[in-house]
Amino acid sequence: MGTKERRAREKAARKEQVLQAAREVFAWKGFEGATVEEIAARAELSKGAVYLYFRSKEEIFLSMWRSTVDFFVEQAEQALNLTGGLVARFAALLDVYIGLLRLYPDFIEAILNWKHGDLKEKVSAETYEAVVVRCLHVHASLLKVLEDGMREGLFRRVDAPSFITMILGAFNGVLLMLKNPEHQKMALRSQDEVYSFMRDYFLTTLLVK
Amino acid sequence: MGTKERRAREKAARKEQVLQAAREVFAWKGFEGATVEEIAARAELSKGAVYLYFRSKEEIFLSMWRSTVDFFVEQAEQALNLTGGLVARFAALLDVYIGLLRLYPDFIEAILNWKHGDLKEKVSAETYEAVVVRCLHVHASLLKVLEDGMREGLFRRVDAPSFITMILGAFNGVLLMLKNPEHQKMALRSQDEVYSFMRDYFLTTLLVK
Amino acid sequence: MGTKERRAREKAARKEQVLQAAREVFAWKGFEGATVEEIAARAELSKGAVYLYFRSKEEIFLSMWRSTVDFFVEQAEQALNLTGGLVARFAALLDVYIGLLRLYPDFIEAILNWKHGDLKEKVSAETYEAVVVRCLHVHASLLKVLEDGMREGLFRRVDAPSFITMILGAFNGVLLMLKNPEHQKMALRSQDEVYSFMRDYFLTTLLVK
Amino acid sequence: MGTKERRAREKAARKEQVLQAAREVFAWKGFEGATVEEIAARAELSKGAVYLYFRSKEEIFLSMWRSTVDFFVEQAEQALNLTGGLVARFAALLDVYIGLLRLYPDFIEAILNWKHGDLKEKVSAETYEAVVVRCLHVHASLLKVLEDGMREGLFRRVDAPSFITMILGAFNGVLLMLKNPEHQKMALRSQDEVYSFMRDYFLTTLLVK
DNA sequence: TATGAATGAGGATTCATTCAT
DNA sequence: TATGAATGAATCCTCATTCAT
Repeated sequence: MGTKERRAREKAARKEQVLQAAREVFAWKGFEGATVEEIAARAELSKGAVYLYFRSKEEIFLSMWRSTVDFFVEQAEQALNLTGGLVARFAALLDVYIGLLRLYPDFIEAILNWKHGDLKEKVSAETYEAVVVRCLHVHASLLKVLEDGMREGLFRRVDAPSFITMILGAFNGVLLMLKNPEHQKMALRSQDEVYSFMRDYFLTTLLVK
Repeated sequence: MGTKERRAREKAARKEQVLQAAREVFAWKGFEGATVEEIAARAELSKGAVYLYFRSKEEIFLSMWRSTVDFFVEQAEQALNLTGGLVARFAALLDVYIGLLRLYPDFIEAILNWKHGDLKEKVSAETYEAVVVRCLHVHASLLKVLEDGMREGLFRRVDAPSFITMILGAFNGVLLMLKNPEHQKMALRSQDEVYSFMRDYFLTTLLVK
Repeated sequence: MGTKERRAREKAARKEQVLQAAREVFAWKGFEGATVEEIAARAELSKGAVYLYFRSKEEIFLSMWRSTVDFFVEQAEQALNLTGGLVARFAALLDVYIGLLRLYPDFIEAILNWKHGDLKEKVSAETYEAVVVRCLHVHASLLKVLEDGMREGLFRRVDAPSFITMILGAFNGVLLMLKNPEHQKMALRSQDEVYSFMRDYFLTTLLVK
Repeated sequence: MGTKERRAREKAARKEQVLQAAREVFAWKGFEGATVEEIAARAELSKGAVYLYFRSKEEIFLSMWRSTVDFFVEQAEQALNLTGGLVARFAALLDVYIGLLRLYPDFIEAILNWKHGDLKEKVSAETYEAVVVRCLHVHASLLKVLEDGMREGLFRRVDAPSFITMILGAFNGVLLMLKNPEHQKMALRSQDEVYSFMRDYFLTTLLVK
């Protein structure tokens, strides 16, 4: 029935509304610093209403993480479907990740900083699994391109899993360093400059001369 | 006067005592999770006494950070005084940092995760400045070796500040990724394996063939 | 009009439906622990619908109490109509009450445990009065049998109102004691054993030798 | 040292202060209805201070229970040490219990009504055990007198554990019935009248003619 | 210098009840 | 009549910091 559909649509819209508000608040304050009260206010809802859509603060956070990874995965798929060689595709993947870091730097910082106890009781298994599956997917995609490239003799032979961990860690770590106000005062290069540098460095050094 | 000296010595000892305890507690629980109560208990002091030596929880934390960087700087100096070429010295610096990550992984994680508001009121300017100065020093040391190496034609020409940020960020980022329980489930390599890989990778790719 | 009747019938049916669900939920969780949400779900109705039939959670509870007493009164009437002497009838009344305690132990526990503020605003006068009237009725029935028995010289002469209060209190009190988990660990006899014992004890001691 | 002793004394006094306040609040509102805030206010302390002395609301409650049973046990000992026959001693025990019901009717009502989940995390094992042990002690005392009396041929032979459960249940149950405002309107006898009646009834019927 | 008792603001979560549709 | 989304008051507990002794 039309009513049911509308309800479902509205429900989804409200969830999105909360998620939108949450992304901002989490980005500003981090997970610990954010309060459900503030998220609700920002979503123009009551505190109670938020709990109609999400089981807990943790579930809100994880849902956002999920949608963020979804966003990345989607763009990554496009990058992988590019015509062009493996090198171009690998570069495209890096660019997608860099784009993500540029788009949601604060929220990704919040993710990296998130510390939590047992989520079993706080978070629906579905949301949790969704995040884990998507992250695995990202790793797998990167791994595949890398190994293909090595097999074809385009890339220098390295331990692929280590290499991927290094790359992701490097981008994340730089994000964190440069976002930290204390670090900022020491930094001699802007985030963008460092990201560009890293992109070039990893690509150049990976290619067989 | 002798008394004064003794007093000063005792005060320093007490501070050290608190710092020692704090390092453990912060490492286990992170900044938010740690309580002054627990730090005091572990230092075998009363809560009130802790506040005789430190203005706030934040100041304790920052003091620890300071002493950690001190520790690094000290070892770095030794590495830099090594006879041997610039390459060996650069490698030694990396090893010192890796050693630090292995020695205090949890505490460094806590540092990386630290999110704070305005420290002006919470922290004495002296402590704050000390940390910043020391961190700058570390950067400067790395920068110098790197630039010397490039000038001598040993290292490939890269943007040194970016390179340093990348390296430090990479090690930090990998630490964080691999410590995160969610990430751990995806990780295919151990922390040590990845650190070794990174050491080799950065050294190899930096050297002029 | 037929429609009106049907409406009335349906309304009664719905109320019964809610009451049925409520009895289970209150029995499991007690008054405080039960939620209107759960009652509604169990009655396959929406929360809002429940409030069409009952003014408040308290009114649901009181209605259940009323229907429980109704149930008892009905059975008590049958017991009283038994041919057989006053002794048999008194015994039958006890058995009816014991039967009730066995049938709805948890719900009766919930009734006994119910603590509430002012009901005036929460409960319709009608429901409230109904419960009081019915409870009075039960008392009156017991009282009559007892007094008749004493007049006929079958029962020992005792203060009938006190005796009745004692008996009802005793059964209720034992129910409560034996349902309490802490008490259970101390109890040496099962509920049924104690009920049987009490039935015998009261009957035996009441009878003139 | 004097200071230490004073501290200990003051600590005990404060605990007692909280307990005193708590007894009143719990008596008025029951366990669920009482708030820690109100208890604290009544004890002229801050909310936080209450938690210096008690781990949780549950622990406050259980501590009160404990002290109540202590009070009873103490008086029961005196009753048992009375010269006079077993009958007098049994009567004295009943009187002690009746005295308790008269002294703390509301609080004992709160105990009887207390419903709780798992206490393991909320309550110190010591407090918990203390209550259980004391309650067992009360049961054992009653049991012993009763069995002694039966052995000596003073009391009618009955199943002692059932009898005790019945008696305690009866007094508790009557307390509950007569305290309930709804029940009160139906009651034809006062609490005291019923207690007296029960005392006589149980004693009379227990004695061998 | 040291103690530890006291404070009180702060926050996640629940749930009876209302109301627009 | 029926729905279920929305509300918001209510409550337990934590912990950094202060202060009388």
